[in-house]
Amino acid sequence: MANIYDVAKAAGVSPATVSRVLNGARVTPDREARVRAACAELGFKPNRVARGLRRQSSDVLGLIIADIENPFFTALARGVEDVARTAALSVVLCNADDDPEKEAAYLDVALAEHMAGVIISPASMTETDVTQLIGKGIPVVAIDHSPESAQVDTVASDDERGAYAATSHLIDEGYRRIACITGPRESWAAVQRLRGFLRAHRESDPPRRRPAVKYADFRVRGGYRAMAELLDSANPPDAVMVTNNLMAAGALEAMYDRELRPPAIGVAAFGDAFWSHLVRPSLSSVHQPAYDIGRSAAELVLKRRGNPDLDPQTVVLPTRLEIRDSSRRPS
Amino acid sequence: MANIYDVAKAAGVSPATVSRVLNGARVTPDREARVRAACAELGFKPNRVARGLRRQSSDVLGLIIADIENPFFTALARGVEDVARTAALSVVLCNADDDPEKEAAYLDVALAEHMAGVIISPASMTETDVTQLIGKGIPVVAIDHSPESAQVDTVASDDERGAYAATSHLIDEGYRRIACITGPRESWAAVQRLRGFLRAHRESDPPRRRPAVKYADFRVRGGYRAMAELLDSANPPDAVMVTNNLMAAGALEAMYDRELRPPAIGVAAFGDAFWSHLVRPSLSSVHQPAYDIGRSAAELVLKRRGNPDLDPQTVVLPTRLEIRDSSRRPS
DNA sequence: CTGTTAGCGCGTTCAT
DNA sequence: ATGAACGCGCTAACAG
Repeated sequence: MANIYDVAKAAGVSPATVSRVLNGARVTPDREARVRAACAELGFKPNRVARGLRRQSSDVLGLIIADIENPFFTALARGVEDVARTAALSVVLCNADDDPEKEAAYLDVALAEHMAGVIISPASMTETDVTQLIGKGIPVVAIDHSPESAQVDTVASDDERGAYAATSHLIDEGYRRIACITGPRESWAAVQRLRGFLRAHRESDPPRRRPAVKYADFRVRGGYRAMAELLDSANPPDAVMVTNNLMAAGALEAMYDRELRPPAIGVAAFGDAFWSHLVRPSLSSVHQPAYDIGRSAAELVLKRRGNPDLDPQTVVLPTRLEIRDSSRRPS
Repeated sequence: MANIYDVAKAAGVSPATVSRVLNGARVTPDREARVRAACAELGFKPNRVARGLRRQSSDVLGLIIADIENPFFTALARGVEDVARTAALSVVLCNADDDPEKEAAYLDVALAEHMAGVIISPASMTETDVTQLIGKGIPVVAIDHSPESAQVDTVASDDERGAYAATSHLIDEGYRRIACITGPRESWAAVQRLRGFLRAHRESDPPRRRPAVKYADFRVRGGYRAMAELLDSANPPDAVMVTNNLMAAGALEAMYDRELRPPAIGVAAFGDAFWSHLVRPSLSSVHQPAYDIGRSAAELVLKRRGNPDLDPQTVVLPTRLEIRDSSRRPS
């Protein structure tokens, strides 16, 4: 492939002038035309690696997510992309798979490639280390919660309140033994949603104590297993609050396998699922603005790219309880 | 961040020796130990951009997909990742969003970064241009079908037969006016599945003619609209074969909105959905080995990386009809 | 406004 | 087995 010297020669100018044309610096119209003609002639495309080496920056935005099969993250990715495009940034997705090791590998890539910014849903509060990125001036935005290694811009949904609302709703419907199936202990989101669940119990009238809690993995299989254990236990729940939509699918499956269906056992889930009103009965859930979270995160990257040492800020987006049939107790 | 000269100085050797240690060339054990110590001491990580510039290659594998919200592609991505990891390659996902322009932008990135390989689900048979990648010796593997611009390794599922099987099954169940909701005309997969649908009609006994065909966009909303139009038409179908799972969700929704439910109107879909046995009645579908398609594609990249000018090969993986309740006509 | 020059950090000759 | 020197392709600094 042609390089910048070939173009310079063909256009009868210096390489610096070609570079200026490429980067929009001021050049005489005449020379500019000759350069552009030569570029087209030779099919020249600037080499991004060389440019990156020289400029110590690139125009790709890294998005490191915990689970590519989780619709929350894919919706979020669309939000990121739509904003990134307005700034001519490409977005590359990296699937860390909830594995701090894989995550570290991708953080290395981001660092080494001097990415324009990194949006990350930390696999772990404690292990995720973004200090090197920060040190290099690469904007980092966290989803849900800033890792402990450094205070960074954060975008989250109001998980605690959402979970509180869903649980209170189950309580209001008259369910008495409400269990919670939540995500990994390392996940901030899982912890927040569990907190909302517990607060709803404490603040109910009369206060309720010691609801059953199962920790799972935010995936379909994990939700299935957790629900199966609950249902097969000595004192099974009469309702369940599941802290994400994939686990909710698994939980429903476990119920179906035992010929149980909501709302005999009440079910409310956290997060959106396009199939929530296809199942019968339809699934009550807490809407979570995944797309907007992505947009906000990308906007924060862009903002910080302009002025590097702004104070880290946190954006919290509201959730909304959507009551459908799986949580309406028949009277 | 420390560079190779800093390490060399700290270890009392030349930068070349450091480079050799990093790349596994033969070095005296004594010197090697000093270099490794210095690396650890300084927290040195080789700069991938500089390395890429010099080596004209990188260790990231690009995966360019048509729609990140489509579970088929996310399952495929996991297959790619699992194989790539065995060769110490990182995988970055790029969402072309069915847009040839975005796709071209990502192909440019892949080219410029000298990616180790590119796996692409072409947005268009005609517009997708991979010749530059090929020219640079970058292995390219296509999903579903090779773009016209160059003959490359291809991995696909046996879509035509899968669609044939699903349609024949509907015919056998006694449905008489079976419609097809398929994807964009530019999509090879959509075309193949439609072909299988049509062949099943031709080869039925007696042969059937002129079944209704709707072209949509492989997304939930598109499936909804297509089904709504079919149902509201003068001569609505009594069954429908939907060529992917997202559109199937939309189609079911359109039916529910009209108080219609399978199997009064039979439904069979192409592709897997973890919610297929959560909906009532459960959804019959053609299993498509998305994960294995990803694995095969990644394996082809690795194979071609070894020996560049192998003849392009095509791998076709079988599909399998899974009959559930949405297509079993009540007698 | 333009051209010359140096260097981003590494891998790789070519000598030794 | 090792080190010195060069160049991958580009852009920033300087001089004109």
